[in-house]
Order: sequence, then structure tokens, then C-alpha cells
Amino acid sequence: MKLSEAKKQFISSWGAFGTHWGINKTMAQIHALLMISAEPITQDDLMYQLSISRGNVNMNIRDLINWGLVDRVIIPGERKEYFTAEKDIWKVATQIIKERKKRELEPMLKLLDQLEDVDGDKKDKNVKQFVDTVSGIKKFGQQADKMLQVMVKADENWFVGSLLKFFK
Amino acid sequence: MKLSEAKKQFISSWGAFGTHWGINKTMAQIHALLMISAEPITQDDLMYQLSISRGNVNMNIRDLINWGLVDRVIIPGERKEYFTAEKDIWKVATQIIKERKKRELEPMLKLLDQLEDVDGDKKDKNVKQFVDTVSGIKKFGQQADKMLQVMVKADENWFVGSLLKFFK
DNA sequence: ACTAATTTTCAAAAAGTTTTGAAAATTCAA
DNA sequence: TTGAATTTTCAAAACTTTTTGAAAATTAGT
Repeated sequence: MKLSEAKKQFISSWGAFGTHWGINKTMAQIHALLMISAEPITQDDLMYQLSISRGNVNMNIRDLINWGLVDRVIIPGERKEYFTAEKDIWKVATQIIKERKKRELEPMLKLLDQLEDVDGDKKDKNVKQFVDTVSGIKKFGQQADKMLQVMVKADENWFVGSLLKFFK
Repeated sequence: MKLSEAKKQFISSWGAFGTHWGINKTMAQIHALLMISAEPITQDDLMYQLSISRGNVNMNIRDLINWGLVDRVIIPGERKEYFTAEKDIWKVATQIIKERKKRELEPMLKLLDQLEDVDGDKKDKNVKQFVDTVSGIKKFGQQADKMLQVMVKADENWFVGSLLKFFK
């Protein structure tokens, strides 16, 4: 397969993949293109290569920067801004885990904490089922939270490093 | 907080949470309601309790059954169908992992395999960056695939069971 | 076999999300 | 400063997804 065709396929699949995970197609595609580009590229490049509008590029790039997945690059002597993406997929993954943990998991755990001490007789099967389900999810979430925390720090942690090798 | 209010909050947050993960709000809410219900419930109950149409309930219940998260229950002497959800959150999680692995991760790995052997000179930095990125993602994905496989089988696996306790 | 209860389907409507593009704001070099 | 290049904003348009509801299909009791 030719490079240009392979690139197109990769970008399009990465976009489709993203939409299954609550990420908008364009954002995933911009990310994909930046990950396979050897050099930083401009908004105009992105517009042209993905056939999308300037505003669209701008908004999605902004989001990608907020997610910590893309960086602005200043090229001396150039007026335009360039963009580049982290290419080490392990770093990409830990960055996404870190953000989703903060944005979604932690607030959910906070809420479950409150819901857990609902009023009423614990003998009432309705109360019991609610509390059991909520605390089950809470415990699971806390466990996941700790486990992800360890993964995110794995770079600095010899033990988990070797543990992960075990799973290969 | 009263049970009825706590239920409402849980259902609404679970719905919002779902939408961040590519799951439609209603499906997540039906799932939430079934998880906190002590007894199986009917389509009419779901319609009434969530204020949604019959068709909507029907389609989303069908999907939940396909995901293996909800079961039809026949109650002897009753004409209507009842529904119930798996309440052990660990089983819920492994079921979701199993399905997403099959539906998303495996097809993606298959595609990356094909893209990896793009034509062209590996000295060309554009070819090189593409291949490096694609194979990096592929390796990561394979590792994740194996690790998830182990987690899904953890019930049957004393080692990972104790490993997970370690992270508590 | 009939019929009433129940479930399923699916085209159209509603709701939600993304994209556009032109105007406003900002930046930078002269 | 000025003004051309560039980036940002955001209301409106386009597109996508979800929801509705009524008609069709199915089911089960008599």
C-alpha cells in the first residue's frame, strides 16, 4: 500500500475509533495526522489535508492542547504557528488516563460518596439494593483509580514496569 | 438524602457519564435504573420512571441485552416481560471489556497490521514516522489486549486476583 | 381460530453536536 | 503607529443521533 493511502486509512479509522469513545471525529483525525507527521504542521496544512474549515481546526487543536496531547511549536523566522503531537503512545495513553481520571472518575466517586448515605431503613430491600450497587461501584472505582494512578507513574516505577512486561 | 432523590441523581449522572464514553444517555440510564432495582421491571415501568417512549425503551433494552448487561426474565403467570441487570460491578466491567475488545480493539489491531507494511523507503522520514507510530500503537494495543484478556479471566485466576488486591 | 395484550419496527420529528465562514481580535514586522 | 498576516470567536447551517408514536407483528389465553 502506498504511504498516502495508508495515511488516509489510518486517519479515517482513528477518527471512527474515537467516535466510539466519546471523542469527536475531527479531533481524533487531527491527532492522528499529527502523530504520523515527521514535522510540525500549520493550521493551513490541517485544513487542506483533512478538508475542514479554519474554525474547526482551531477549536479542535485548542481542545487537543487542553488534553495535553498536542503542543504549539514556534519555528524561528516563521510567522505561522506550528503544531506537533506526542508520538510515544505510552505517554499518550497515560496522559489520556490522567485527564479522564480527573475529569470523570474523580467527580463520579465524589458523587457516589454522597449517594451512599441515603436515608432509610437498610432492611428495606430497595434501600439495600441501591446502597449495595452504589458502594459496589464506588469500591470498584476507587480500585481502578489507584490502579490507574500506579500505571500513570509507571515510568518512575521499576516494579510496575516489570509487571507489565509479565503480561506480554 | 431521600432514596427517590438519590435514585434520580444516580440515574442522571450515570447517563451523563455514559455519554462521555460513547454510550447513549438513555441506554446508560436504563442500565442504571435496572442496577439499583431490587426486582426485575417491565418496559412500562422503564417508560414511566424515565419518561421515555416505548420504542426508545425497546431499542435500548435490545442493545443492553446484546451487550450482555441485561436479561429478559419470565415471571410465571405474568404476561409481560421483565428485565433485570447484572449487579456485580466486576462482572459488568469484564463484560464491557470483553465486548469492546472484540468490537473495537481487535479490528483496530487487524488494520494496523496491514498499514504497517506500507511501501517505500524506510529511510524516508515520512515513511519512518508513519511506520514507527503505527507499530508503536500496534504493540501497545497488543499489550493492552493481553492484559485485558487476563483481567477478564481473573475470576478463574488466583494470581491476578491477588495481584489486584495488591493495588487496593 | 379469534382477539386482546404486548412487543417490535421504522419513518418522521426532535434534539444534540459539529462545522462553517466571515467578522473581530491579536500579533508582529517595518 | 500602521497594516498585513494570522488566529480566534461564535451565530447560523449542516449533519448526526436519538426519540417518538402509531402501525405491524407477535404472543398467549380462551
